[in-house]
Amino acid sequence: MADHFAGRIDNASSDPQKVKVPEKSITRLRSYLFALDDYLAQGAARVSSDDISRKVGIKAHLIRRDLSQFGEFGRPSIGYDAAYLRTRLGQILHIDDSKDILWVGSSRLSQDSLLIKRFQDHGFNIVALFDTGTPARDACVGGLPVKPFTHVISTVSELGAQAAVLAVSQPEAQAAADVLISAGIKGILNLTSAVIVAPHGVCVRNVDIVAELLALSYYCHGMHDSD
Amino acid sequence: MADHFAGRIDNASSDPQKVKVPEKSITRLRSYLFALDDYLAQGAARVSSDDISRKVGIKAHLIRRDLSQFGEFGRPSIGYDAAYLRTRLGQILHIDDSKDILWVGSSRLSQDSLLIKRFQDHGFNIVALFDTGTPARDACVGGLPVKPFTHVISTVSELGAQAAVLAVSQPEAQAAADVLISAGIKGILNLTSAVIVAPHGVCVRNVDIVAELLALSYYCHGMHDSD
DNA sequence: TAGATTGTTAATCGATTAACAATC
DNA sequence: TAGATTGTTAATCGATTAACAATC
Repeated sequence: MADHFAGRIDNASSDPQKVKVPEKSITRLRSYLFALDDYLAQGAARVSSDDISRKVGIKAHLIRRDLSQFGEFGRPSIGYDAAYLRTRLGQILHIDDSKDILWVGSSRLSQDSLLIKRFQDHGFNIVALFDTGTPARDACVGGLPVKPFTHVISTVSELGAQAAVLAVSQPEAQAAADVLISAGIKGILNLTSAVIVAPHGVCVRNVDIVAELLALSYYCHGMHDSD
Repeated sequence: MADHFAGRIDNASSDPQKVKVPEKSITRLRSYLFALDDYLAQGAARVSSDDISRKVGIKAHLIRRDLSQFGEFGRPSIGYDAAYLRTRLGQILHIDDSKDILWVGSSRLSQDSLLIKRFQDHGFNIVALFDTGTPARDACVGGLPVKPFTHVISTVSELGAQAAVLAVSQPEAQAAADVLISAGIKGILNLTSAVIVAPHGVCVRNVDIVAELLALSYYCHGMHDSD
């Protein structure tokens, strides 16, 4: 169970030092994967970078460049084998693997009942659930026992999870993150509105619906201008 | 109620063509705002770019550069007046304004009971709620009546909302977005996993917890290397 | 005046776009 | 062979970093 996060990316150059794929590439890869699923559902066997481009609104140039960072998946004049490319992208993003994660802060999870299922559908298993308060002895959310946060270090070394979802209250967020990091967690999905500072080597990603709304509200009127 | 999204940014240059603030700047502005709230809560009257830097893990260089895009808020050798800067950032991000939004796809909202409150706390008022199915005549979520999606165009012209939250099912997402756009909506917060293609002039932002987890799972093992 | 910290200008870095050679 | 489409190399663009002049 330990290292489902530790698969290997085959870089086109097979040069281990060149693992320098920009974040935006990774995000776009996901778009390509959705487009492929669409084409496959339509029964397409082959797709060109131009086909994908039309579906996701990203230039074909960039699609080819993104893909070529991970290998040569296409054939000149023919395009990409849709099923093969789908499989490879799935491997690169580990989308079909089973992945173990920790969840810290149980209340958010208990409010959003469909979330656990959505996680499972994408291969994310919540293997332990913590609360920063003192949970009742038999507290349980979505079939998982709620453990006190003080158990986190022993649990991480036991289960070997490398990623955690941080869903505690905003004032607690940084301190909880620090504990997770000291426990050896390498990736944190931050659901709080707090800004988490993490050392080099730990990846923090933020999901903040209010922040995105704010950005939207900002951009909604920058739009009067030419660009 | 119409144009709460339409406030004006005072660009340092007062040149209307120069409204070209990078997206990442806007995102960082939010971090600075949180840091200021922290310092203000501690009773600080003045903060330097270096103070903020320590709190948010962003280089002081970049903080000053970000801020200077919007005006000259600080004083050499003194720093920034914390309360004043907080106010100005709030204005720039419209964080304290009341903002009207539409919500399309009622089921997601009914599952996450705290979300409406969280929206309201940040000044986002859900002024109309739609469902792509045929809602029961008196269907209601969070005190708001659920209208059929066919009413969206008339509602937008009536209420003048400029932004909408898209929370329909994934296969419906693009079509629903197209309707919203034709109704005159300028900003869409996409809560589905679908990739939404929108014309120039319409801003789409995505909140996809599963996508972020995937990115995390990818980066969790790119980390073995030097960078 | 000397020290501190800003806002800005110049240099570096990285990502996207465009052009093209390779090849099916 | 001619046409199509890839993967890659070169050119452009934008964002970050570093240096510094301005000023409190």
